[in-house]
Amino acid sequence: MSDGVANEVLRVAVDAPQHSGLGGALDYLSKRPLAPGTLLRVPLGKRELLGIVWHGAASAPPGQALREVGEVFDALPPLGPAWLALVDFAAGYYQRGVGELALSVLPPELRKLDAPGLVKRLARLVKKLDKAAASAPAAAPLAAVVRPALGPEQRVALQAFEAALDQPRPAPILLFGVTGSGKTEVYLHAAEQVLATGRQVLVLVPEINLTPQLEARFAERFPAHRMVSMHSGLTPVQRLQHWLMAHLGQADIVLGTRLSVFAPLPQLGLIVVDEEHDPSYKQQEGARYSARDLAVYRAHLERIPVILGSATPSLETWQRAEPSPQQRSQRYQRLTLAERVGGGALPQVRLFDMGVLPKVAGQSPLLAPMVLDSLRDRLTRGEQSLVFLNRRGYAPVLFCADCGWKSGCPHCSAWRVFHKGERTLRCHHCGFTERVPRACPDCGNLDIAPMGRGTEKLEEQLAELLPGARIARLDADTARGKGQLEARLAQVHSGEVDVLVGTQMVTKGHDFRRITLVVAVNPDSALFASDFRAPERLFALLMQAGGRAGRDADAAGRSEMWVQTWHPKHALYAALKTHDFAAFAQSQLAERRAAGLPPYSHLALLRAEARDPAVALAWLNEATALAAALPGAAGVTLYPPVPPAVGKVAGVERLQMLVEAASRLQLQRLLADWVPVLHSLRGRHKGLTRWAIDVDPLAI
DNA sequence: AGCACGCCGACT
DNA sequence: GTCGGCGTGCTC
Repeated sequence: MSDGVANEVLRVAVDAPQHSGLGGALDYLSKRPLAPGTLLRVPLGKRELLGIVWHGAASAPPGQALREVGEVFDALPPLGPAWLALVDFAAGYYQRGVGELALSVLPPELRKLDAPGLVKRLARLVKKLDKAAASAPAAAPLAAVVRPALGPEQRVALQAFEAALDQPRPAPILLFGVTGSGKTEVYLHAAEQVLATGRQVLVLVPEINLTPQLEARFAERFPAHRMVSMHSGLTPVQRLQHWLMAHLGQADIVLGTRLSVFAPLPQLGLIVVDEEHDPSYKQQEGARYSARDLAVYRAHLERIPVILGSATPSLETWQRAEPSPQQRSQRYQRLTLAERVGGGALPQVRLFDMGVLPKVAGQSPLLAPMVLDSLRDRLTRGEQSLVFLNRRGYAPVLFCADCGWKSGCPHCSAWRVFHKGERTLRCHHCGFTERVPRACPDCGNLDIAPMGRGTEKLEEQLAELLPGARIARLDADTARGKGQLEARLAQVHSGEVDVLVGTQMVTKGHDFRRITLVVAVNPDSALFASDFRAPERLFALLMQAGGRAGRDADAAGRSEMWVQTWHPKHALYAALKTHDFAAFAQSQLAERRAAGLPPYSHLALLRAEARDPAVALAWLNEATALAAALPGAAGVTLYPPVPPAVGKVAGVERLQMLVEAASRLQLQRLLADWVPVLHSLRGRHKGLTRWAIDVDPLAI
């Protein structure tokens, strides 16, 4: 067979960069037919790359001499048709090359292996699995697993899920449940049903930090099933092993961050997207995909249910779950969990109007007297408090009152933040750090002062205001080292901390039992941010922060959340006070509809970067002219280029332009014609560092 | 993106 | 003399 004639033409996806004009799969010759999804090595120029046999017809210009494929990784079953279809869709939708995307979601270690190497790895994996199976105690009897009884709402949700399982094409399910309402318990029961039929379950979580908790819950519930995690914190070899286990059907449960939406799962039966509103699901570089949206698409492809869980769903998801006569095919089924497990109540939300406080030396006090009293109450009762301020460092900027100098970053259009503890000025965008000057660098004035406050100062002032209290701070600065985050959280859990101060990091997912007070020190800035999604994020953040309090039913009655605000009448806070997400969503959606923003329109962002802003501008202007000439331009609006919130980062000027269409299809049509033209522009604009297209951008 | 080829300046 | 600077061009 080896001396046969290579006459089979194969399409192979390889990581040939898109701008090389080789965006699609490439054609090769093979002596034998190979199934789509087969991994192999192929020559490209002088290199040999990992490739995947793709589906579809040959694309090379006729008459082109085709090269022959190299080693075929026969030991590995081919990736399934649904996986190929998912990658095809994602590449098209987010305007990237199939090969580039396909290869970027495989474990990097795979590229380094040759066929015998892979065989060796597989043999080692099988040995390891056999050993684990032999040493494990005979599958724990199911009776030994504690399964808490479901509440009435959870039972209804589960019944709806079971009905969905019987559908030929189940609609996506929005599990809308307040914090502490037992969404996880519903995931577990749903997973149990699916696992019982021998199928696999994929669970997506927004962040690495949140995997251990959910992992523990699943491991405890399913001792007889094999679970693997997938996230960037794994070592390369672990990542390969877990990927192989998923692909070989050896792992029953895969739990991971956004990347795992591309895990090959031959027997996939259910996808769960926890905290579906979380912005972390959107990849922010390379192929800028939304793992949540792809999870929905994947479930549709595989005709399986997907559960999107959140206490504060994204407005896109919420809107699709609203009863409406139109767009039946897109509708989600909404299941609501309005009650907390164990009868716990949500904290009472109290707004404090900071406007009534007199200013001292031009500054408002950090904490309102009533808020301070609440903190002292908790201290005397031995309960814990969480104080949150979304700004790290000591002060966001240093200022000279004499000459007006401010601590700007020389490389970015941003201030350098004053970090008192380390005596530095540090730029949070490019990392540029200098020792704090003892005098104003412009005029020599010794009296340079911090303006505004961050968590570091908050911690310092709380220590003064609450003598004897044990205060801990949790933000990107204190959680930097390995294990630091875990160590601090453990301190809180064990009761060694009375007041936990931090950025939004403290609001996510951690199940603090003894917290009965949450304080949002200064959340107003998001109310008036230019980003149209800022209110949605703020609402989610505050709901989530409030959800940290009163998880212990005994203390739930006296748990409260204080919001210090200069705008106590704002509609967002009114909805927050009554924990009324539905009302908030309704008013936001009305605004979005009036303004023609998503989900009532579809957006893409074209970004350009150059050291000279004029270069980026010229490039975007030419891009605009090219788009206007395309047939797909009708009905699509191209807005003039503008700088993003932080225009210059690390010496590179950034500019972006918004592309808006009434329908997804219109937007996709234009992009499909436009992006190849943009690639062909390369070289014509000297000094353009890079450009990128972001479909469905999170922020504009 | 790699990795070539290609044509000009200071070094063992 | 050649080692190496990075401009430009190609890869099914």
